[in-house]
Amino acid sequence: MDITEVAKRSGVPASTLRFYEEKGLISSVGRRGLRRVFDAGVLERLALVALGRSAGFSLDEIARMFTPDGRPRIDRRALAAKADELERTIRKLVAMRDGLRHAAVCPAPSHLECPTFRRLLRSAATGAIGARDRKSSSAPRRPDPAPRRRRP
Amino acid sequence: MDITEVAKRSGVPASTLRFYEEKGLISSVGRRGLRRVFDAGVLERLALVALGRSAGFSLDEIARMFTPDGRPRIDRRALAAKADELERTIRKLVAMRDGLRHAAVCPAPSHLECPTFRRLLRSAATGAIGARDRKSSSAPRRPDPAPRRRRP
DNA sequence: GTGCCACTTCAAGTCGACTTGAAGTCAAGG
DNA sequence: CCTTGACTTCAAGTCGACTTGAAGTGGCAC
Repeated sequence: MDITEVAKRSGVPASTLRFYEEKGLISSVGRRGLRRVFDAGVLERLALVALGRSAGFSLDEIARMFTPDGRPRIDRRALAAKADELERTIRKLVAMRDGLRHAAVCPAPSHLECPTFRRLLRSAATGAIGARDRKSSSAPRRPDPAPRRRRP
Repeated sequence: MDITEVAKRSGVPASTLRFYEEKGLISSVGRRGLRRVFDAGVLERLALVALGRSAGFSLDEIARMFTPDGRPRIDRRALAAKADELERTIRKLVAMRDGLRHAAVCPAPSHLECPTFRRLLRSAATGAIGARDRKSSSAPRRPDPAPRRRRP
């Protein structure tokens, strides 16, 4: 398979595949001229990478989850730790979701007068909730190098 | 209050307060010489900002949640929409957490042979879970301009 | 054989939320 | 009055995960 084929099959842009190779996350089986040649294994590997990303591991962490010979070396303790981390995140998000839902229907004239809202406000202020990140996970995976015209 | 006082009371670094003022998220009541002077209201304002951040709004979105005269203008539909977004995120994280917990104790010789793990893998590959973000929300709020010696 | 264009490399750019560094200002204590 | 050092501004740097652009190479259809 050439890089475009892998891109199509995996949904990962070619530029990202090169980037991942550079990072040691995937590797090609060789070259035909300059061009990379991949075998089917890269697809499973990419799935593993996607899984790791979904779980919140960084690319560097994921890279460390493969043995030098390319087989997955999965550390159960790391998984459990990440699960616990997710657990904590989930709790916060649930509190936040409930707070938002309430605020969205709360009849108080100003949100500042609503006890629920004020409670939420306090927990945010004390950092009990914790700031989340920009790229909300609802952002759908970008399909591929989308053709973008530049402005004239 | 001067900026250091606000920083201490709110836990938000002075540099961030300046940044927030520049972005229009907060404002000072005036200056004494060059120095900003804040009134107590800024603390509630900062709490509101923290709350918005916790809920996953961007700073720009938060800025739009205040009327030009500085009162909160809270859009119930935006709140409900964000709650729904959180809902979706939560679902994904729960699936991920359960998958990780299972993988952490799964007796299968290789994770690739574990049905649960493979199911997780497939959903990550199809984007059903979605990549999360770097700064895991477990990162504790940084205390303040920590005195850092530079290396010699 | 040859031209095209899909591939290649490498450097630089992007995005958001800040932080950091250098250089300047000035309120307050001595 | 003079020093001090906490404040100020403004530009640039950081971080992670990529993307983009320019310039170069070479596989393959013709």
